Amino acid sequence: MSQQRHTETTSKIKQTFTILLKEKGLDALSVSDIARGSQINRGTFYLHYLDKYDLMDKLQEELIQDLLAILDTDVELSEMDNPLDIIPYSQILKALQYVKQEFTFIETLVGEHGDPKFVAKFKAIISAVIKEKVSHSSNLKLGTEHLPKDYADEILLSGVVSIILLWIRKGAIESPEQIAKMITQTRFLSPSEIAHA
Amino acid sequence: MSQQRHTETTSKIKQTFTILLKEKGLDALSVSDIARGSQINRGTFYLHYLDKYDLMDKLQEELIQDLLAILDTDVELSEMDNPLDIIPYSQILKALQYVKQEFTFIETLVGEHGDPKFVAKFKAIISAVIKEKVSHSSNLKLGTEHLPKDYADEILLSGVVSIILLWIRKGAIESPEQIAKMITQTRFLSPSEIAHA
DNA sequence: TATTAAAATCAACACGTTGTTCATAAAGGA
DNA sequence: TCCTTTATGAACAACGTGTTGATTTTAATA
Repeated sequence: MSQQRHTETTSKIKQTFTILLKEKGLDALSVSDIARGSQINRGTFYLHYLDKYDLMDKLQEELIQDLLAILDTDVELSEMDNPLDIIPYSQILKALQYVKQEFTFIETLVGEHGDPKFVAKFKAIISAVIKEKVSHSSNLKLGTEHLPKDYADEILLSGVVSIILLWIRKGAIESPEQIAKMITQTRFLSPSEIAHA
Repeated sequence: MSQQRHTETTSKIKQTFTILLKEKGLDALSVSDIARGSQINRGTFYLHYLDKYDLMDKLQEELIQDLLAILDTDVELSEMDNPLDIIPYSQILKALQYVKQEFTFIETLVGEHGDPKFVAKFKAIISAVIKEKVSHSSNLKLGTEHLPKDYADEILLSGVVSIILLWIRKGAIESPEQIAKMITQTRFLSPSEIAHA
């Protein structure tokens, strides 16, 4: 069927694109490269996408929508979740499992020749999940000083996201369960405690 | 003097490049754009740089070398420094003051159309400073689990770096002193404590 | 002031990529 | 079989690239 043929062409394009993106980055890669690598006519590419940026956008949008669908479901807390924690274990776990499922492309997006805009979107999604849970109380007294809310939010967020990004960049060696547990438990340790083991 | 003329040309190039980088990013910007914006002949650009990537490299290298010079000096701890802390207040302060001094270009490098490779280099420099101070003891017992050293290091690092990056991206409104103090003091709070003020 | 070397200009070059168009061919469902 | 969708192939003008060679400008210095 034509739908089948269509799918085959676009998935070949995605595959070639991922390889080229990983080895050269988006700037250095041309539509001609994609066409050559996919063994399709260059015109065929333009039948599906406006240009290489449009292709990148559409592939990322797939991931973003999937992640949103996974994380936006209102969770009734499962038995694993600690209601005091800022981020539900079960939701993080599901997100990590999805990352593993789409690993080839996500690893590339997060890697050296990847796209910081995707990382930013990913951060924003995690941020939304966290913010739902964080008490809406304003600033935190810090000795005689204030820790402004925007900085407090950023620190929280980066603690979670940096673990996930390191996991991906190392090749997702650990299981999603291990990482989810690590994230949950780390919430109760200060950097000073982490450093001076 | 000819040295003067040379400096004027390259600094005009840097200025135009910074503007274009901020508004389009490195991919979308051409050597022709730079030449037009700087009101120089395109050939003149190639008298100084191999291509736009070479220009980017050289501008970044300046910053990196300056930062290394600032941070590599072996500090005898100043009276402000707490010898127990993982990162010396006085060193961080000097780095932040330099960032403020070179703010226009650094803000661009760290911004939406900036270069993730620069952020990575910046992280690596901060990482080196931190690692000197962190106890070389291995893993940390975390309940019944271990927190692997690579993840512990990454969490420490991202806590510091994310504050600095947020500061830059917001336009460096706060003083370097405020940020340095924030970084130093935050080391003793867990994410959980930060969240539930 | 005249000389000289460095720095900048200008035009031209071949080349690759871009996005578009048009005519044609292949595929496969109705 | 017919018909629509999908893919092909060739050609197009436009633009950016990096390089060349001839020329002019600049400013230091002899």
